[in-house]
Amino acid sequence: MVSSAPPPPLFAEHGADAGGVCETLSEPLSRVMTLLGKRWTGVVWGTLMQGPVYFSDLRRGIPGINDRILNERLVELVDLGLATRTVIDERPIRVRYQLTEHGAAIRPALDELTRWAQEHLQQAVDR
Amino acid sequence: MVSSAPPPPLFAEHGADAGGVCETLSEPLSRVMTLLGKRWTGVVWGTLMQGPVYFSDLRRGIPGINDRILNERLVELVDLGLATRTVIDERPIRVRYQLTEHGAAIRPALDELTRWAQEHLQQAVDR
DNA sequence: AACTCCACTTACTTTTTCTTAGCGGCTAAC
DNA sequence: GTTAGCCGCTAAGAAAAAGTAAGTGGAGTT
Repeated sequence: MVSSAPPPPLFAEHGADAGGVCETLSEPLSRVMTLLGKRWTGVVWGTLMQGPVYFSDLRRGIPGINDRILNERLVELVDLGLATRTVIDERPIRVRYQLTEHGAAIRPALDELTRWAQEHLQQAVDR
Repeated sequence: MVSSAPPPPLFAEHGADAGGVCETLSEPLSRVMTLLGKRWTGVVWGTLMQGPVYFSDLRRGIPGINDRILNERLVELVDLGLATRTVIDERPIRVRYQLTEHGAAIRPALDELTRWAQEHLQQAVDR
């Protein structure tokens, strides 16, 4: 079933301060943007969408990232409850990262972002 | 009409190197993430969705941002062809920023991000 | 014995962002 | 008529974030 819930407002509904010339972004959108506004967060998140992966696989699957930042971003996602971290006690030891239900639910947004990029980003840059 | 185009793949289709343990994000998604991965880009972009606005209005409508970065992000959006910059020759002088068709087309993605944040981010953080 | 792998961690450099101040040219308030 | 403010920036320096390189330890591989 294709959802047809009404699109949520992008901007904050304001009360007595109405009449301002520029609306402020809604709280929720503002918070996601702050999240995605950190370098690599979106790429790591998107890469985790393919299912559970090990740290070293992520490192290889994300060209340009380095250990320190990858680890930092993973800790942040885990702290937000968007991913889980599982230590696999084999030799050599491995750590598996996996999105939670909350983290995985971002997929429709990633789909839309991908669609947009395909249709509009290339043109914008190649222009 | 509600589009029902098939969702684009999140990951790169790979050729001979198949069998890798971790897929790389698709080029388009990777590029948007690099864009949004700069602090404030998403917030400025989202704020521009409400229509043409002046520089000073943007500054007031985006709590926490400062002149220098706001200007930097606007220049970037203009350079990418996602927004236009128009000098209004009144006193005091004003500059109007406005999304292009390419820039405005991001809306469905912002809607999905907002929806996700409403349903999953609050819980994740308040947990 | 020397080397690799794994998931980090530490120490250091470079880049990005933030803060503060100021520009010129105009208007509005006291 | 001096002071203060608004406008869209910009320069300079401080702070924060990200990038780089090397190291950890224990076990496996050559």
